[in-house]
Amino acid sequence: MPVRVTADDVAKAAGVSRAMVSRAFTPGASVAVRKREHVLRVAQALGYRPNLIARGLTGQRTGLVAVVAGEISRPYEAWLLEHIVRVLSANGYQPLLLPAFRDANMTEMIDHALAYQVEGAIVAAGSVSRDIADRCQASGAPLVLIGRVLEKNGADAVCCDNIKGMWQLVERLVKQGRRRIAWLGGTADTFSDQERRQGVEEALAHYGLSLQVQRRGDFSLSSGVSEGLALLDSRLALDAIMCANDAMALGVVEAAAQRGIKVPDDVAITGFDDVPGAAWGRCPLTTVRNPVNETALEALRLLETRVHNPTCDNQVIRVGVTLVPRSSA
Amino acid sequence: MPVRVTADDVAKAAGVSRAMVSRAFTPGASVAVRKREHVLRVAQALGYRPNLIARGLTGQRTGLVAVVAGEISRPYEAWLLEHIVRVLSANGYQPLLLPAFRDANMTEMIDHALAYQVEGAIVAAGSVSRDIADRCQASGAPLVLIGRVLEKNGADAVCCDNIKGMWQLVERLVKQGRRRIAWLGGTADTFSDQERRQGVEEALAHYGLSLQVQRRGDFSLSSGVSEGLALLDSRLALDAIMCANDAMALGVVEAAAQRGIKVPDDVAITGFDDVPGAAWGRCPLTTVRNPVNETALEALRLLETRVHNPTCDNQVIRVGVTLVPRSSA
DNA sequence: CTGAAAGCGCTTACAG
DNA sequence: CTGAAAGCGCTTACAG
Repeated sequence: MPVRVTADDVAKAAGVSRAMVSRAFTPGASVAVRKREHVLRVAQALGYRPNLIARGLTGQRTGLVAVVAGEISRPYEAWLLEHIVRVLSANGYQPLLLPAFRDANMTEMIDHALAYQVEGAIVAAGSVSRDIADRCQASGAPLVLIGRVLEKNGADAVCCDNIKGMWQLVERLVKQGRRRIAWLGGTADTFSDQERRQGVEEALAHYGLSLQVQRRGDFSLSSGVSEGLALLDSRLALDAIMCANDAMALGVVEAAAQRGIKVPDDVAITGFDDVPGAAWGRCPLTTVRNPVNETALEALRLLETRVHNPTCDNQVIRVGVTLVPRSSA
Repeated sequence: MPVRVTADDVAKAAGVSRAMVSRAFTPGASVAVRKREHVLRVAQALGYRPNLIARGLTGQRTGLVAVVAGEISRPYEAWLLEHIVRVLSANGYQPLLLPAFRDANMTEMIDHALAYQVEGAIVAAGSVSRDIADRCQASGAPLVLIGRVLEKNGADAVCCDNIKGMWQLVERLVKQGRRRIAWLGGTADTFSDQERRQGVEEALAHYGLSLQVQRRGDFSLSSGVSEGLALLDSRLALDAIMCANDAMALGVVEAAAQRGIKVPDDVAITGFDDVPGAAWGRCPLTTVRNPVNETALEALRLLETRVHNPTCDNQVIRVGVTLVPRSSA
């Protein structure tokens, strides 16, 4: 039978009150230095650690932050998650990981996390409704979105500059003389898909061009292969294929190889995100860097800002992107 | 100011005692069916959900399970993590994610998780000492290791059959007539590196062969490239390079391409794990499938088994692997 | 600086 | 089946 040593045990052993033990473990509390040292020493000897669940009940901080992540096995989600978790841990928070699978009920998930008295929620997957934002607000837990924004001042968000990223890519392609450009979009109704396509169309229009054709994958590499094949076989004489993310671009590179089509000579291929794998493989990807570390830092900053000032207006932080020119375009 | 509605509020509104509302939310409790429905309805209307932190304090289940994961942005760790998290969530547990970076202090991390009264810990990264197992035991939280085992009955573990996997790969190479085989190991002192190398050496010895050369990377793709280049440039006339995991094998494939060396004609390359990306790219990898889903399921099973019987002997579950023959060997 | 007391929100014997 | 009471382990006013 495991014996849990409590503050009372330490108090008894150290010859002080239970409150004293609590104070010894509370950084700012007013305790005599020598006494604190003594209590801490006794606690150490007994193997005592404050029960964070009990502390959380007191209305104090629980230190818990809910993190809603998508399919973790995908490069971008994994990469982003790593940074979020790292930043949270480094700042004394414990990430409660909520996996958002396609059939996941976001409302149910958030409610569950809220029941754990999380101090906030960072949502980097799925679609967030007004309803969810309201629930979080009602519980006093700040909600921060990553890579998606809610209309009408619903929640704080941090999102990269999708539009500008696509402009930079289009600019490069146009300068290379590319004119017959195709678009391979990602999952429908996702914020990234919409903004990125919008960026492409705007930029093309600026040059008096428009897309030759559009197809849609699901952000996965394999969908990039199949849609890439379809595009390449379409006999549209495309000279560039722009993809909504790196994974699909990598798939299109694969498709081109299967058809014996040279990249970038015959067709240029562009991605988005600059995930760790983008520089490797058959053809290093020309893409746009999505600054995930900065994103994670900003997300935490927004979270903490709102804790201190729950009623200020919602902010949408746009983090900058940078063109990463490599071989594929 | 967010208002937290408590069981008392519901009790008052429903005209019952607080104990009654607690029972209404406790599946097996004896309550009049009609009354439970009524309480639940009132609770719903008020937006009440039991505070899980308070419930956890009662000595009840917290539902929390610590999950120690490695560098999440690496394919294998991400893939495994996804399955662990999925299995945990599907069974009513909340994963508390602890990131194990190279400089992470595992003992400190586990202690912290224990302070949250986790019901168990699944460790899939870093090296685990006896000390950590003892701490978990003292707290009554079962510890389950994945992909590593502790000597002398220290903790439950689930691990794939590294030895057999490597035998299968060696067998295939030998049948192809390969004789000049190199080994590219992973991070020193890791369980996977040791067992996999051992498997290779045993199997080669069985055929009267031995390794031509050994080098060591760090399980990353980029280390596969650099070590692969070194191996390929060594003029040892190698006809096969066996790698301790897929990421490094993918790097070696890349190195071969850079040198204009044909795979598998000039040199065969093998991996381990069969991560999602192994089938893609320049040269689909011949590898061994590490059954992560089964691994995650077994890990949870071990966890729950020990909760019910804390004192039974430790078990090490070996999950089976299967050869996945593709183009690279 | 320190201790006794009250309370965080829940669950679980204990009676009935 | 149901309620009043005690208690989970901690922190925080409240006195001193």
